[in-house]
Amino acid sequence: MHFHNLEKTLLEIYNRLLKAYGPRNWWPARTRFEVIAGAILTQNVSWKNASTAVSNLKKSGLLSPLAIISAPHKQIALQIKTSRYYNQKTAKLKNFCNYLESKYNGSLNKMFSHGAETLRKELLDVNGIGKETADSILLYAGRKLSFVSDAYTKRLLERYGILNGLSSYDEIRRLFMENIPKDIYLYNEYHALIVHHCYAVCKSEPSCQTCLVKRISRNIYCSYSNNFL
DNA sequence: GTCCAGGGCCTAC
DNA sequence: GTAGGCCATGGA
Repeated sequence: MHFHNLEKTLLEIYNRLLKAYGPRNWWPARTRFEVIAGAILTQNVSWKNASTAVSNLKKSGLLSPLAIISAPHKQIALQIKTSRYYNQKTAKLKNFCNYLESKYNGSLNKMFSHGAETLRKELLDVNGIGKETADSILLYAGRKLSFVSDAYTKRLLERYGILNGLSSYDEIRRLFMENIPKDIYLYNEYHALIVHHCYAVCKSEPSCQTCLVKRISRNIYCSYSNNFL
């Protein structure tokens, strides 16, 4: 699915976002494990809520694979209450930690020694890690070439008329991976900038056309559709 | 009071 | 392979 000037358009959007907001320097975390825990905890909840949960885990000494495996469900759930769905997320954290311990003896170095696509399949087999979470782990914790897509990305591309019905997660991910340079920094900032634009800047109208049409139209020219959107 | 936030799983068709 | 229900906090 290669479009003629799609690469140009995607890079144009990126450059406009970067110029407007500057580098976002994701992921806001100190360690790789913290990135992974954060990626699970931020599922369908604001980063503010998720971030509080990560801090609580850290404060109570639970921010490590072994601690999460050995701690009782209720103890973890209590610390991550602000992340919403805290019972499910407790299980998800435990699932990942059990996978890491049993398969890699707890070593993230060993885990990340695999190629992106191979490791992606493995992560997707962990109950609680879906596509977006897997890609976030690969990119932001493992610094691997795996583009992170999400609902914001889809909406953004729809406004530009780029999707034309193709809309599954993997289709959108491939769209980027096949049409922009394979560069970790670019992948990192691009996704972060989309989230920042759609959430932080346009949060007053998160699901409306106005947000992504009006506001972007003042900042971003889309050379693909030959229009301001 | 309502709406939504950096999803994913399970089930039914 | 996809639509719908479920999970179940905090801020605007």
